[in-house]
Amino acid sequence: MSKGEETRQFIIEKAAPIFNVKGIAATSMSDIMEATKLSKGSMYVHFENKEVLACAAVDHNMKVLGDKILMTVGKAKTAKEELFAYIDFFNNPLNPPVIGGCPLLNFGMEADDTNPVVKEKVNGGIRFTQRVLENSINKGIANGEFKPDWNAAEFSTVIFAMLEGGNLISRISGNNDKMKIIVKTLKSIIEENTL
Amino acid sequence: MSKGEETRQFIIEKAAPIFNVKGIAATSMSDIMEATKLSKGSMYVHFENKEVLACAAVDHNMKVLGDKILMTVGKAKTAKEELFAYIDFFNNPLNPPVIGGCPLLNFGMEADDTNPVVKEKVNGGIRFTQRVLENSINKGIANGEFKPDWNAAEFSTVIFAMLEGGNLISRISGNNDKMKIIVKTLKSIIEENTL
Amino acid sequence: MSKGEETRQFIIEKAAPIFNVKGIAATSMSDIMEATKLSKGSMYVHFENKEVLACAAVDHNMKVLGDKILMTVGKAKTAKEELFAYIDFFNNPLNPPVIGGCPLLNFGMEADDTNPVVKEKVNGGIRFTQRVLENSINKGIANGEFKPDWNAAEFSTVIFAMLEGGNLISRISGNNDKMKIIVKTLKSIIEENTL
Amino acid sequence: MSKGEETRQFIIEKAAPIFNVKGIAATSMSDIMEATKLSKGSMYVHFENKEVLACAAVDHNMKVLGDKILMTVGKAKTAKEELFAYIDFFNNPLNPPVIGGCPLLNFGMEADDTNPVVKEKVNGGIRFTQRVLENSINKGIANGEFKPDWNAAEFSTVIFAMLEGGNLISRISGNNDKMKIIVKTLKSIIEENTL
DNA sequence: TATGAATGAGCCTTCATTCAT
DNA sequence: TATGAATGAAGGCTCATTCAT
Repeated sequence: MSKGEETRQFIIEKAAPIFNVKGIAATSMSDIMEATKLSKGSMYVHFENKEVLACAAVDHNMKVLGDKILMTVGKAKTAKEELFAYIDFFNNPLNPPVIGGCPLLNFGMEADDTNPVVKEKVNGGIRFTQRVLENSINKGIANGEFKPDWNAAEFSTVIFAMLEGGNLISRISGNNDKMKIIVKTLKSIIEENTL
Repeated sequence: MSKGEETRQFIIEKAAPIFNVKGIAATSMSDIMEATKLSKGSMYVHFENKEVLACAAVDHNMKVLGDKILMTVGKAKTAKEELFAYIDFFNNPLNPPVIGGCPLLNFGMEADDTNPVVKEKVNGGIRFTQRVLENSINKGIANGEFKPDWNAAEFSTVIFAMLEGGNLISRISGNNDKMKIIVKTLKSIIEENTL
Repeated sequence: MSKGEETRQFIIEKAAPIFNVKGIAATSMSDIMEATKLSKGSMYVHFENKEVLACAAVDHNMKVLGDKILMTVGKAKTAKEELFAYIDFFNNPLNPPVIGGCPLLNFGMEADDTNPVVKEKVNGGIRFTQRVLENSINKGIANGEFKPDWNAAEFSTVIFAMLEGGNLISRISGNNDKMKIIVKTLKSIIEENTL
Repeated sequence: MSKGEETRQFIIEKAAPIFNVKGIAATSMSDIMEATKLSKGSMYVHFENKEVLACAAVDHNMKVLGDKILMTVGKAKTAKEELFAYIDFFNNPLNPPVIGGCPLLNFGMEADDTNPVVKEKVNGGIRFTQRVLENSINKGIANGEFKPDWNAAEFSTVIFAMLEGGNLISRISGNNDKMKIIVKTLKSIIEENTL
């Protein structure tokens, strides 16, 4: 990795959590400057403008999240364990796997009406996540863990939606009680579909 | 209502959708000026500063949403109809009941890490919404529509979370397919608990 | 004149000579700030952006020049005196009637390849100036001062071009010798066409 | 020519038309970088700073112009043909012999009040050009082509000034009509002084 | 109450320039 | 010689806010 590429990566890593916490609009280039201890001009050596940097930060946050999901799910042995691992992974939004909380929710809600580029990135992230779940369910159906008529596409949507909704409630209420209900509910549905 | 109060209300009504669409940080006082055709000074006659106006806009958006929910649910005759009405009310996030989409999601995600005042307002909105659902379920249990052992508190959380999650998916993907799955799933759970 | 209009005019008057001396590109909003002792924000209350202010400054410089020309020419009694007055008016480019020298030359040369709006303004100024000369010649022909077959359109172009060219030489060489030659030449052509 | 000298020359050739078109102030080192496809550092290996590069560009533009003039005039056989060749050379400012138009006019007007170094360079260019004309006239007088009492110094100034003035008019108006008048006028004066 | 002129801090960005490699 | 990363001052401009009228 060249010096330039290294610095670029360094900036992204410092910037990503800031964007995820404050939002794109509320994050200034000066915030990034301060976090990186680099000069203002230096930011523009590596990123054409704030929008490009913000996009890189969005990508980074989603990649970190995606990698952690894959790693977590990857450790599971059975399909059911995979689903449980995924659900437990999002278990505690007050201490989230990515600083600032789920970037899909954060950037999605900021970008939906105003930033088509970021919106499309988030769209990719959502589809990826649901595909992970769908794969686990289909795998469980194929290997006889789950009922064969379980609708993988539909339930992956249900898991994703409920966890994101629970995310919202927990982060806003400042406690995890509702998230526990959601986790319990999802797990019981999974049990119902387990043979 | 005095002239001043009238103007204040007028500003709020013009400002609310702008804040809900663009977010608080990305909305400038000039945006509101333009929308109201009022002078810059006039804004500060009625609102101490941007934060106060933003809070009023958050309140307004949530009140509009709450009123529409109550009106929609109020038209239903049975408890089940109430739940169905609520679900159908959030049926199409691409053409949402409030311009800019669900303010709980929008302001919640912007404020969770940065704005305790707005965060607490959203918290109130979330609790209100879930209480509406809980009331319907409890009413249905009381009048024999629903199974007596149905957990109202838990299922109201499930409905709310799934609809908000579906909201995210639909608005970002730009189509409603996943929302339809969620609606179907929720209604089938309700049917299962209907006597 | 409203307070705002007054300030706007004040800014233009302070800005005009700066733009004419330094050129549009080399003049910064800070330069104007300093000259007016106004705040940076104040400039943008009265002018949308630098381009708009620059255009107003171009207009102002040309208007000042045009008014002085008309006043000077207006004092003359005969057509010949008018032409002589015009020529003498541009007599000394080292101490020009407008600070920074002829704005037609200054802004024309800066704008010709890069700024169509200013270019068109300068075009208007050039046409105006030549029309003044043409009118004087035609008046002299009509009243029998000048030979009837003198081509007014052509000679007004010749006067204008030679004076602008002389302007260039004088300002760059830092002395007026060549301008004197031009003045002498022009006057002798006029004499030749005087009856 | 060493590698270094070669690169230096290459940069000058790419930079010269840019400076002549946009002006010195409005041309950035990045513009030159882009045009040469060289690195930013490379510019500073060959030129101490922007001012030095700009000066080299001014010199280059004037040299190209001067060489073309000499070549054009050199092809003529008689003194009158030389003068005519010179005039025709500047015939069409809309398609000028040097990209961006006459550098004497361009840089002269930008530098007169702000850049003594460039101003002096332009001064040299103006004197050179007039000397070329003066030489032709004197040659014609000496060989009996022109009237012996024709004032070479004065008429060379007249030609130069009128052509530069015509240059301004043509480039700003976007058409050549006025330049034709000037060419016609100059040639008829020459004819009048031809024996 | 309403206006809009005025402010200055702060925004994103570009600039000319330096320097280690 | 050539590179391109790094710098910080300065660029144009927007911001939230104040205040005299």
